[in-house]
Amino acid sequence: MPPDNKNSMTQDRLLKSAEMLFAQKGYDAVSVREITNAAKCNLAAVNYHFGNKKTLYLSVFRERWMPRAQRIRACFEENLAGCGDTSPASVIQSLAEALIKGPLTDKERLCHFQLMIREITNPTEAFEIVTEETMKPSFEGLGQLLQPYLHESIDEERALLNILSIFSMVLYFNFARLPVSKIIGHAYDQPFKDRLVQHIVDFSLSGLPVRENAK
Amino acid sequence: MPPDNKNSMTQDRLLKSAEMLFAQKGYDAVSVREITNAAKCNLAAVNYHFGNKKTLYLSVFRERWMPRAQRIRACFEENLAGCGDTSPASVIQSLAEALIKGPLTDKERLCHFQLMIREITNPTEAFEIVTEETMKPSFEGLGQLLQPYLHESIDEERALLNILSIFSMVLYFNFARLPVSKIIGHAYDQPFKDRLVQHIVDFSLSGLPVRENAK
DNA sequence: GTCTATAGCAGGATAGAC
DNA sequence: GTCTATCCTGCTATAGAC
Repeated sequence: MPPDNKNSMTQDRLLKSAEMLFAQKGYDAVSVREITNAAKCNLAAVNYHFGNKKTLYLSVFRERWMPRAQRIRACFEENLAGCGDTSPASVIQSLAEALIKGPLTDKERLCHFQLMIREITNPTEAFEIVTEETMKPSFEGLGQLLQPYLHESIDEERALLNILSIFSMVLYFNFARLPVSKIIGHAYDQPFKDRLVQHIVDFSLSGLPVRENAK
Repeated sequence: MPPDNKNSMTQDRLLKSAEMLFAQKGYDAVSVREITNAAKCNLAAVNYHFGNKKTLYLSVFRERWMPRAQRIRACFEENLAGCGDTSPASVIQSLAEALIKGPLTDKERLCHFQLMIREITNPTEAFEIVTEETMKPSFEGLGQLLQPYLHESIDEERALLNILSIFSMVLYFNFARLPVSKIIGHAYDQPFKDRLVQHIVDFSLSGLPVRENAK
């Protein structure tokens, strides 16, 4: 691991290229050659700047994934502040918008959630970053926001299951774009994403839109 | 691709081992050597019986994944028939039970959903099997079952989004066991799975358990 | 810091004995 | 059908010039 006392544009290009490729294809399917070609630098650069491939992968999470998770969180807090209250409707609306429309470009968001899914299915050291430093604190914060509005009979586990359920939808509609597009019959354009946010908010607050007399 | 006119126990062992390993680690992280060791047969067996590694992977979906998807579907239909009606509550209960408690052992179910996630994140030819032959027909069937009970204003896209949302929860709670366990603080034992089914049914029918006066 | 060249190894696939 | 032995390609990682 070298000192970083010089021009490190190469490091940045490597991190960017590595992130995209790891997100798209997964750790094992990406070769160091592929990454250095995409970053327009030499094969040896990965080992010089990061030691080895595994550490490069970890650095992607530390240097690029984490900051983005924080941007999403900040956006959620801004959204919520803009609502003026912390009712479940405001919380969920703010959350869904931060995650689905949010501060990220479409490409960034896809990349972000793909990396997350890959860590869940193939956990490495980065898994701790994803769960302990990001998901767990977020979910506990959400739990505390919603708790006062939930039925008294709802214990902590059930409160968390509710939040996990909302999160599962957001995650799914991000990473499963391909099958979702196939099933609904069109692409993820902007109007669809607006309808998606609305759907997630509605579904989270009321479940299926069942007629009163048919429940 | 050889004729299958002889003893093909080796083929079966290969399919079983390959399935488990592909599910656990993903296509690229598994070597043919690893598979043949697990199947207690020779390295050359994969090429003899399946031609190459890729075809073995596809065969796993055709010979093992598809039949299991059909068993789940059959279980859903039995469950629903046992309910005596096709109300949303019955449909969702039958679906959640078929998917989460269902006809599969725990190991099989984990394997099944892991393979599914892997095809969604790294689509190959098997993706068609998963979407066109399994997900799409199932979701359209569910849409038709629920349609009569939904508000008249709900169009086909919104009906499908509702079903996709239910599915997203089931999928998530299966493949994301690790982070879910971390967050709720205990393992996936039988009583928890019962509570999980109940939660998914409740959430799908009514959304968040919010007090009437706090909505 | 960046490059070329190459060591050293693991992968998929095949040929040919049995 | 199953095995051993082997080919060859592609990988990560390193040594050393610039």
